[in-house]
Amino acid sequence: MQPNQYRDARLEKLGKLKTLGVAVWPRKARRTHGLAELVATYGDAAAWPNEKLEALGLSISVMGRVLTIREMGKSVFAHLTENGERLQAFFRKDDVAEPGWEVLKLLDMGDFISVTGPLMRTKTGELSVRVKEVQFLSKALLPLPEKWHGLQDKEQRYRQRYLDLVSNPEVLKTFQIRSRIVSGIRRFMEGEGYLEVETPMMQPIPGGATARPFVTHHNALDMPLYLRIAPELYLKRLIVGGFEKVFEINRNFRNEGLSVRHNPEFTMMEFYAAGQDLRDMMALTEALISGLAKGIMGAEVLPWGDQAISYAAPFRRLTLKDAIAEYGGIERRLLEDDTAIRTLAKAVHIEDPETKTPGTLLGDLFEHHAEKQLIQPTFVTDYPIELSPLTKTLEGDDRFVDRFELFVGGMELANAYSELNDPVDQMSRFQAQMAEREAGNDEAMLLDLDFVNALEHGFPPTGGEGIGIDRLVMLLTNSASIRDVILFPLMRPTKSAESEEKEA
RNA sequence: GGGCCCAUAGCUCAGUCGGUAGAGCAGCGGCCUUUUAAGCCGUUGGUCGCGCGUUCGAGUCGCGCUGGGCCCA
Repeated sequence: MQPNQYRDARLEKLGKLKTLGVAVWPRKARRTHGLAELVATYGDAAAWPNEKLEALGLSISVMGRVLTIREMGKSVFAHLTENGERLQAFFRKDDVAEPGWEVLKLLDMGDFISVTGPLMRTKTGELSVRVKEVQFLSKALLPLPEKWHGLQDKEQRYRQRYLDLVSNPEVLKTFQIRSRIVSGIRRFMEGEGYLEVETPMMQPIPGGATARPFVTHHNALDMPLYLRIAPELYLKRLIVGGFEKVFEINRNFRNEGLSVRHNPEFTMMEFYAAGQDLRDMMALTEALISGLAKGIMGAEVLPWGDQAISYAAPFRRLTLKDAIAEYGGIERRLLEDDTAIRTLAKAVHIEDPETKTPGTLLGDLFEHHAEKQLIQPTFVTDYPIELSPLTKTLEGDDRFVDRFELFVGGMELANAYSELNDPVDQMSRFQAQMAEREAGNDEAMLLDLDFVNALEHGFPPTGGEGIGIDRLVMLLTNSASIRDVILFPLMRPTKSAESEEKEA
């Protein structure tokens, strides 16, 4: 810790507090009420004028972090904050019991205190505690960021999220909402009869998605292990085992780049329901998301940048080819012709247009022409089989599969299948993936023989889906970057942090 | 991987044409017993991200590096 004038001044005050006999670091706060509770109960100025508050004869104790101090000779005003709420404390020299007044002079912004006294309303109408006693709870040795502008520097906000949370109230609010969204999802899924389960985060064969994994090593077994890229193959094993409906909310890890929509570890909910298909997944997704919008954000139409998104069910349905045609301004019949597809791919500089299959190119064309423009919730269906090795084919067309991806705000938010349950078909799909891998695609899926073996013991028709929780929170809270909804996003360590690590 | 932009006091930010490093908040010392970014008087605080270069002289110009942001692939 580098000494500076702020830290030195506060250390000196800490010494003076101890000289005064103040217990600066007590074990427990004196507290009769939560700060937010007081504001909620007595905050209404019309219902609780000063006379009525005084008539209560109440003496409350409330704790909080000191956010502002306004000193006026023999009286002092301070705002305390707790849990995103703030409450004013009013100190008068004549009111405060000894050694409260001396203690007050040693108070800094950022300190934690508890104040005791009656509730009152000042002449400007603000709910306040008329302080009779002050209890010191914690001395802050370092100053908080600027009180008016907060902490603006993005790097410092992500690296020192605690300062971001203290000084930017809307950031705390976003993460409180995130928490309510996640618990809302759990309540909804449980209401639908789903059981929450936990499957391996460390897997010997990383499966269930196409992505590069993180690798680690288990010493005792002397074997490589992979952080999971998806829980899919394990959750399906549970359906084989007899669970009817399961869900899991947890982290996936993908060893890929960072962007406003990508963090190497991110939170996904996956769920599977025996006996169901893609249509059931759509209905559940609409009910879940529109319910969260209404229940937690209070409206079905929510702002997204300078636009608005309506989460009212039903969401739009669009086939992959229709989406390319509509948003790319491309004649629909061209998408039925393999040569035309290749030409269209070349026209927009898609990589390797000669070697890729038409289905893969359709996927690329969709990404290029349509994805970013799908702002309103849209289920895109009928994906090429090459892109979907774990999905049942469409009835009557085995080049395409019964899958949807849900796009909102130009982002992929969810991905769902009528799950492939034919073990022979599944095995040949894996073989196609292995051929892809041989050809140099290191994101192609790895063969998981035990998974195929599980299917061979009987896997019922099943609907399955994954929903990206971070992106859902971004959408509902109108956050432009995934880093604004992940408390501690991945950052490259600073030079000094690295060298300290080595010294330790 | 490519392109563009940013880095100045604890924080938020200025800094003109290359010529002594600035403001507000915060801090410190005063005044003030109902303030609201309180006010008033005084005042401390700088490795201008790091390095090299150009120049009589670099926060400012050039090159490289580090960290971050945005866009594209």
